[in-house]
Amino acid sequence: MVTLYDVARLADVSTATVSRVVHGQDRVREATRIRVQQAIEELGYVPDGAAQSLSRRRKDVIGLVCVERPAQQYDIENMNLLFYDEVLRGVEARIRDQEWSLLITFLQGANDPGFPRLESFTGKADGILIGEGIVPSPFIERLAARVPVVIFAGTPDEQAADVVTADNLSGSAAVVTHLIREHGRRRLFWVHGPADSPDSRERRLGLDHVLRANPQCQLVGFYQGYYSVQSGEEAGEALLAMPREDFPDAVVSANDQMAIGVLKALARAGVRVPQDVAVVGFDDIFPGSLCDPPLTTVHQPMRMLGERACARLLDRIANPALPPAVELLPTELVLRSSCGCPPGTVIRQPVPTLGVPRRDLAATASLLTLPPGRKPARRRARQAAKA
Amino acid sequence: MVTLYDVARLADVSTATVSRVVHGQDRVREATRIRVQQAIEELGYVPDGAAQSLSRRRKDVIGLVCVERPAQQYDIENMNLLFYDEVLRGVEARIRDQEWSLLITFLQGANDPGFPRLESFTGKADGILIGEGIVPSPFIERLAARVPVVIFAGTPDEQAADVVTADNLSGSAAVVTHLIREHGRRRLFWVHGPADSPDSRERRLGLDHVLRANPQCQLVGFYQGYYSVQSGEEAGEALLAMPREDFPDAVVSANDQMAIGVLKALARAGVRVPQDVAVVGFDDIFPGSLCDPPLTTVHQPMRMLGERACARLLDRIANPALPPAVELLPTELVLRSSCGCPPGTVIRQPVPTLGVPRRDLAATASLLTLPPGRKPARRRARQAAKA
DNA sequence: ATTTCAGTTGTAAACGCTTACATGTCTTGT
DNA sequence: ACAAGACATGTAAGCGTTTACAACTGAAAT
Repeated sequence: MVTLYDVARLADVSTATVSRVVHGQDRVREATRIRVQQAIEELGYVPDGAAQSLSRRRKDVIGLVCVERPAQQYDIENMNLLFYDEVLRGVEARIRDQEWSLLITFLQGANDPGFPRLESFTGKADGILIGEGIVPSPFIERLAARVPVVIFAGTPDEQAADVVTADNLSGSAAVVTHLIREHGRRRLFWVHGPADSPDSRERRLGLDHVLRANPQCQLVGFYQGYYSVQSGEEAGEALLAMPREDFPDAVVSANDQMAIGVLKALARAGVRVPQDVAVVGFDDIFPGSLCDPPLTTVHQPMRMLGERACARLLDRIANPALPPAVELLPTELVLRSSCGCPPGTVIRQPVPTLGVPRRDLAATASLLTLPPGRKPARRRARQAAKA
Repeated sequence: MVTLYDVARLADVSTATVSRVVHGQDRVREATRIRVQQAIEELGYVPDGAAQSLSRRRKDVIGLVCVERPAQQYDIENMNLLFYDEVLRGVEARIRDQEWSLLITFLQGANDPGFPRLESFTGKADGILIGEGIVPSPFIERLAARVPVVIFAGTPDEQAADVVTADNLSGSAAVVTHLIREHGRRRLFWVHGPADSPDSRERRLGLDHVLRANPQCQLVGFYQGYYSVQSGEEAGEALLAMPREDFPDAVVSANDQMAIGVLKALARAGVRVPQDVAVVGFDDIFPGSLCDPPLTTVHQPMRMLGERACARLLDRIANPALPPAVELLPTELVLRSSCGCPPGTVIRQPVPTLGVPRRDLAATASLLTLPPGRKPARRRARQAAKA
């Protein structure tokens, strides 16, 4: 390994001078600079990152923690993949011009044996970005005690760390309102994500909010999936098994993958979308624009999520005293034809922020409780219909 | 920041002892161990990664270099995204159980101003993984002089570094053979990727190989795109503009995205696939299974690419003396219906390795040369038809 | 009582870099 | 000719770990 000392010896200067040349900040006589530069070139010297980090008290590394939901099967369309990939890109875009780098680690779902691993992760970065609300709050606090932490796509009521998240509630409310107002849908079926997904919870809250404002409408059933296409198909089966009189005229899914699954199941059963039943998703992943009919959805600014979360983390690193804050990113309604809009429709509409005070929402908590564990879908659908 | 010294002081031992407790290797008396552990817990001590890296002469970091092709537009379906995401996952899977982490950097296409950035990147990892053959060879050599380098998805004839790549040639040959043998196609249209893509080149070589073995068949035209859906649509337009008598009965695309674009263009023009013309892609990205008709393609084991490349890098780090080698990963033929197979077909077939000696292929070089730059497609299609 | 040795713990020198401070060398003004 | 800066460079002390080696302890063997 070539070190600063080797260069210094060859150029016949001190290590301090070499360091100065490398960083080009302090003044060095032109002749010296050239001599050193030549030595560097000749030896192929590159500063050692670890030593630099140790010496400056700064690693110039931000850590990204992704949680990988256990894939039931080889499941390329798994939520996380698409989601984190976009976030990753946003983060990258934010640090591109700086000299920071990006360190990544994956956690295996909720009860990960790797939480300790996260601890040591804090020793390798100047700050960390954590996705979803899967890492339990007390643990986040432990981490946050060591390095700045920013949560992305978590619940907006985290306390120990900054949170950057899409305005899921408003987005969800917007698409449901569209279904009711523009297409006269009345009987809604909800497809929930994993129980521990704060995003799914928020989206459900949006739906409920609209429902309360439209007493003529009702929730006729729901199903809890795990964000994959496959579980969307299961939701579709569950829906198809409902008695005729309970049948919904619109399905609202907590994400696009499950909406696509529902579409598949309905197509197999010969149910027409959107004539017989409308289907809408959430996130705006690419395949949604390809399916038949093209999926109406809510665009979640995933890339921007990464960008903003990273920006905030950088701020926080620069100024650790800043009080933690929550940043809600606006969503967009993406109208295609699965909601009932005419074939060929492609309209994007900004979603206005719903100024719903959080306590108001808390009041609806009873409505939101999902049965623990996964029971047979049909029963649950019935239960919900009764409520 | 809590250091080893703080813990040592609190537990009233030396730093050496604390270090020993932290790593649990050397023997420490039980009583001491507990005392130290308590101090660690109390102070919330986490070892500093930079200091550790410096002291052991090992960072336990592998670096992943992705090149981001300039997106002509916001282009979520861009090749790189899907591709690198899968590779990333493979790499991650490989180092999951070790205590290594993953450092990522993106380069902006070919003539990146960031090659120097790559230099400093070598100072931050124990070894690096570089995608595609975009970083010029001499530069790779410079990097490889400092840290072990493994190229993934590059040309199989790199010399300075290990290469792990899919057997593009055999895969391409397999799908073309299928088109000819099973569906009687004779008149092929080729959609090339970016000029600097070694993968695209290899795939073209596979096509040519089959063509030479089947004199009754010919290449009636080609188009050079840049791996995106959009450029696939352009290829489709170019194809549609061809004179009737030159019209192909099959389109072979260097990747799935462009094949999807072709599908879109053909659908708009009312050309039936596969009746009027078959279309096949390469890579087996998820959206391909969703489109209409579902896309026949060649599965590139992207995840495994990452896994194997990483495994090899780890080997190389452990044993730098190893001579560089090339590892070709097998592909799979994925038969759906865009090739002419009946609707609903989903068959995966392993692709046998073509034992074509490389010098043989080199002989066909003239056939392969694409006009430099991007000329109007129609002209190029004509030129190719003449040849 | 002395030696021996295994088990435990401490000492201190790296690791490769940055940077405050000291020192040395030129101008330039007197 | 000399003092005063300005500029250029060198010295050496960190940064937080790891680890070879030394030193100590106490029990078993003599």
